Amino acid sequence: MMWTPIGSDSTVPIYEQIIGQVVGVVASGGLKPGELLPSVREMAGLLLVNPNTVARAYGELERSGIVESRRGTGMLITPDAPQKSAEMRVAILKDRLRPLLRDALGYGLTASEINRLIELELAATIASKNHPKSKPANPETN
Amino acid sequence: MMWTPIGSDSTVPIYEQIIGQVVGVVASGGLKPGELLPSVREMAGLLLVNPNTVARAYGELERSGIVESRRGTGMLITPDAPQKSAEMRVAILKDRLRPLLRDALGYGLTASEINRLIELELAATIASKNHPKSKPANPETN
DNA sequence: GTCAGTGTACTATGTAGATACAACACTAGT
DNA sequence: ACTAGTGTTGTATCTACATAGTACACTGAC
Repeated sequence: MMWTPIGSDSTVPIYEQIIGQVVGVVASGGLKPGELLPSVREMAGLLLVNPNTVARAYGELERSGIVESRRGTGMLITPDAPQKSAEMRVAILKDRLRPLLRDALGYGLTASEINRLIELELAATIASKNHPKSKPANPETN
Repeated sequence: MMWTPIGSDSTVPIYEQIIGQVVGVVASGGLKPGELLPSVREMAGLLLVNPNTVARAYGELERSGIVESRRGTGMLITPDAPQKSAEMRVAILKDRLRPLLRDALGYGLTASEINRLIELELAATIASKNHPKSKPANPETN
């Protein structure tokens, strides 16, 4: 659906991954100003994660001005959330990209080698996303 | 010099960063088979890190067959270390790249947007590496 | 043999992230 | 008023990572 469960193959803390997902959805128009984020407990169920972890992510999103907490109601998307989210998703990617590229250069690889490696991996990622193991319906969704 | 102190702006564990540095140096010919790695304590001093952390990294390098422990002597670079290191540095980068690219796609960015962002950031990284301190008009300040 | 320098091992401490469980404060609907 | 659902706060526990300090086993040079 709109939210994808947290994977364990990432070194990024879960609460940062949640922030990333919300930022991504808001930036791409999946949620608009005035709408509500899934509640802490509901989101925790969707992402298969502890409610406390979601609460921490929501807290940081509020401090970033993307969301406004309405006690007893939910987390409200602010008017300038789309703009801030668009900026933030680029900032997040850059922050994660920087040490990776620095290390890649430290490994003695050239810029063109690095770019080629990334393009290949990106293509592979897209491919695996479009062909996610054609399995018949899984009725074991408890 | 050959070894760069560990930075704190990375989510990657220090012992993995050390593995990465050794792999990079060996893969690019900075250390050849038959030579010795800096001792655990010496490397710890160079990287400003605890000797235990270096020992852990060395242990994993030994299990990877890149290095062979000579008790009382040091860590010896194995004959097939260059080949294994070259493979491993690509594997390491791919492992770090995969979740990043998956997230970038999840943010609603297109492949070309992602590639463009990466190329820009890579260029910026190279630039900042060649000009650690910006003195635009004075090319020979050293 | 001595000794400095190697790798190795162990215990203890501290921190960050995540989980589990419980409680409280508020709002909306009835 | 009651209740269900919301955000919020707190404590305890667990794990991985890193540090600190100590001790041991081995090698090579003297």
